[in-house]
Amino acid sequence: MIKFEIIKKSKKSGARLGLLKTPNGLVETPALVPVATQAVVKTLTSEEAKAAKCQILIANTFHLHLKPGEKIVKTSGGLHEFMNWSWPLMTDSGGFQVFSLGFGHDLGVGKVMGFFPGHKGAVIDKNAQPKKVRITSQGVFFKSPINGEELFIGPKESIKIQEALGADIIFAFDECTPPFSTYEYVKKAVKRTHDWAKICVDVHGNPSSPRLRRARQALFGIIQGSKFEDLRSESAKFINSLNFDGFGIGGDLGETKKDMAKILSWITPNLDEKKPRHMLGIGRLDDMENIIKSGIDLFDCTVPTHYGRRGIAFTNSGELNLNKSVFLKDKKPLDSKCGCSVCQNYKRNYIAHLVKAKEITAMRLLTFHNLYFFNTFVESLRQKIKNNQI
RNA sequence: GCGCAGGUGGUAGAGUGGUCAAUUACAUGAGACUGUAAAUCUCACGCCUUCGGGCUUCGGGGGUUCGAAUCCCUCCCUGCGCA
Repeated sequence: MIKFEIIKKSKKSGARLGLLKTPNGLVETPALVPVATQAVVKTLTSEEAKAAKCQILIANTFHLHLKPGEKIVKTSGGLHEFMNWSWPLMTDSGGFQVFSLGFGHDLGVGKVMGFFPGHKGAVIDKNAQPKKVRITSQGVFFKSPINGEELFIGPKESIKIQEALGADIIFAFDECTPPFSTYEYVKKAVKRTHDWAKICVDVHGNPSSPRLRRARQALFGIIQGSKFEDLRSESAKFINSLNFDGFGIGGDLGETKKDMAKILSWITPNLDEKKPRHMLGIGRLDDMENIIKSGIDLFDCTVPTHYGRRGIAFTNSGELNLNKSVFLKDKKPLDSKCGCSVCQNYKRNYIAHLVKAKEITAMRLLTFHNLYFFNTFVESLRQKIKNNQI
């Protein structure tokens, strides 16, 4: 079972310094949870992910259910053994795929709306359904992106799959609500998410009378409600009332960073402060301090790995796009202040060459550096909490 | 020297009388990406623009035609073959 200990609470903000104990080791929080959708941090080995200071990874229920299937993982000794990662692991429930393969795919948008002038007219109203996904009160009918085959995942299915996968922390099955949703749509979706949350708790076991599975795997409930104050706070209260071990905060978060902070302020006061809070899918460098100040302990984000594969390096002096020809003549390391092995051993000119030559190693070096850089950045934020700076 | 084939925008390479400022690819430049159907996608790419359009281009020069990258003449250059 996990244990979450809060070491220090900031006096300046809602930030918390914590220690999350899992059956597979400790996580110092706040912490970034790098994304390993298919049981791998794309391009890296598990040892490399560890060397890049990753403390905990998050894999995906939907993707692993399709390939290779949870039975293979289970008979291989579970996710940790399967991927040779003997540290903490989470699995996401598949709830994000309800959105990303549904309305996200239809509209060509992510869950962070920002400003999409081209989609200004898009409205997802009460009875809307995505084209390739059918959402019902029981669960969701997906079409496999691999072969088009229909598959059903509801709360029970998601939990069963996650139990077979065997991560330390699993998430309740939810519906990630898309941007452009009307209040009516979100209200309906939140109701579904809440009904499913109850089923997830029932299926996985209650901590007060834990089933064996629950004793090993913590279950986090997910709060939805989009940008609507009453729905967010209602969702927080409801999820808090169920016997979860921690919380996930999901869905879209308005249009600006201010919106995000405001939305978090509607949620966190309603949550048991002893339990860890995970912000789902948020973690750009300029988001981290804000969400940590809002009382977030864990957050996962694809940006360091995804952008790395696109040729982008994050540095103390901003982003570098190694696709640009200027870097072919640049003999500096990616970041002269970075202590990672890539910055110790390689220069921008070489990495830019590998990027332009489409060599796999380019993606490996950038992924490694970005993860190390992000993890070091979070480390510095933990230090700031310690030093009463935030 | 003769014969044949060619010379098109940064490169490769389409186009063979009007719909061509010229298909396409690559290169180049800009932008996007936040619980990963993502080593992807979008845009620009002769010059100028009050974004309506205007101007100069397809080896050089000349010609035919209402109109030429496309046809004719000539010159220059490249490749292959024969001397």
